[in-house]
Amino acid sequence: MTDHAHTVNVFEEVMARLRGADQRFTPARRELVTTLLAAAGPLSITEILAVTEKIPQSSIYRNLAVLESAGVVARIMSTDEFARFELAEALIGHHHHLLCQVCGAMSDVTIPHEIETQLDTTLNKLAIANGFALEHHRLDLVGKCSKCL
Amino acid sequence: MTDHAHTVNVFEEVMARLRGADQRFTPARRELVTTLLAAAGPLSITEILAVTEKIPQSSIYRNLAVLESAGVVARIMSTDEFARFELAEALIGHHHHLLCQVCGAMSDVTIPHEIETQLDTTLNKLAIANGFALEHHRLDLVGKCSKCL
DNA sequence: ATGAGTGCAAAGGCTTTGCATTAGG
DNA sequence: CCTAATGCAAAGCCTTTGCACTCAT
Repeated sequence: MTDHAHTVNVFEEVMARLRGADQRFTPARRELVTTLLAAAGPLSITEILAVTEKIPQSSIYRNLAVLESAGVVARIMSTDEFARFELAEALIGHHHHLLCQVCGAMSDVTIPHEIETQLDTTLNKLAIANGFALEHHRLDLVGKCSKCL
Repeated sequence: MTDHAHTVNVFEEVMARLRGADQRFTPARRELVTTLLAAAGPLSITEILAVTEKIPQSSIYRNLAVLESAGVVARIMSTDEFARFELAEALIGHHHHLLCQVCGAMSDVTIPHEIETQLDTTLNKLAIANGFALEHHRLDLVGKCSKCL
């Protein structure tokens, strides 16, 4: 997620979404978006704090909440207690996660389009059969990352 | 997960696993297993409390922790803050979840074997390509359940 | 008797909120 | 100027832990 051509579009899109939600694109929010954009996967508050040391924790929480309600950021839970944050899929594309059970790190991965498409087809049928209105799916690979092997 | 023939095996397996972990199968633990077995999906502490009203919250937490370390129960996080608990897949089989964004309920579903197999193949390749030791995967369908439509 | 399990209450840790201050439009 | 955003500290909420009591072996 470090492609520069995309980066420009991401920032424009973020600005548009914040405007649409009557919210400003403040320096703190810009730094949060930059941090999430540079990350290899969803970040915990602790990880975000380590990078953006000048922003107080409460501001991080509050701004992430604003960004989330503006559709810029997605908040996800992994296996542990604390939340992780990433840019919304509308901004960085649909993807999945490698979740390390040892260090807790999450990193982004994508699966081949054909598999994704076939999976979607199957899941849609499954949803219909259960009277469920499917909006999206979440697929995580759980195991040990290369650093923890 | 209410098939009686399986129920017997589940209880035997639970007893075996608790014995293996040097833990007793106390009435409270039996009631927790029964509750989880009867559920249509993973339950939150609140939901468990509503069913097993006589067991204090701390005992529920403590017993679920014992059951988890004995490999009987799995603790999972959905989108909200609080944990949910279900019987381990070794006991009730591999499955996925329908996750309602409105009421937060999770219910179990299975996908066709062929799709599951093909998905496993793909994910294994993906894991190898990323130097990741894959242990298992988690697939959730996120949307609105039939009650919340 | 002896250690595991239980139950109540207090403490922990991540997250949210109140309120006075600051800054952007 | 005036509202939104900020920063610090206090409060909330789910969860864990301490400690004395009870029960089964």
